[in-house]
Amino acid sequence: MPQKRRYWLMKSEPSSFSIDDLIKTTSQTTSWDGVRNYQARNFMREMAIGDQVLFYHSNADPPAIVGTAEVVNTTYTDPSQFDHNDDHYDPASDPSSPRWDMVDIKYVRKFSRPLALEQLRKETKLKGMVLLRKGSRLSVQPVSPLEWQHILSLA
DNA sequence: GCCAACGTTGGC
DNA sequence: GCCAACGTTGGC
Repeated sequence: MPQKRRYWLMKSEPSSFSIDDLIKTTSQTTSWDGVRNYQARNFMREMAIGDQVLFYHSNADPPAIVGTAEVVNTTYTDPSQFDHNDDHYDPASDPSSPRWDMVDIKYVRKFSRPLALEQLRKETKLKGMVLLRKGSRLSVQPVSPLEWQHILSLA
């Protein structure tokens, strides 16, 4: 029996990488590099090919879920951790035992209108969402099947 | 630009 | 192992 498909949410600041940037990318696929938080990394390590991802714009006006993507490659070493010129360079990461991983995701769809954070907060069915928890900053987070279903029904 | 919430670092 | 100091995230 194949593993059950899982659902996730990934945050990106549109000023650095938006869903439109993803659409314009070769093969509409990108490496999700730059994650430097252990909890977020560990969630990425749980991802399987075919898992579905909500694409979220943080530090945006308005902050919103703007579309979906899917996982097309499971975790492998994020090379930017060794790049001195990269914003996400991590001098403490040992090349013989790299700390940080990334996955590849591929564009699936862009919502006709973004689902703003403010709107999501009004949805009773989404009350338990990690995204909506006070002070939640996690950039890669799990989404329950029911939350996923409800969000798609809103889109 | 402010600042609350959170994660990490490092002295002890 | 504690915890103060610091840095970052991200909504507002």
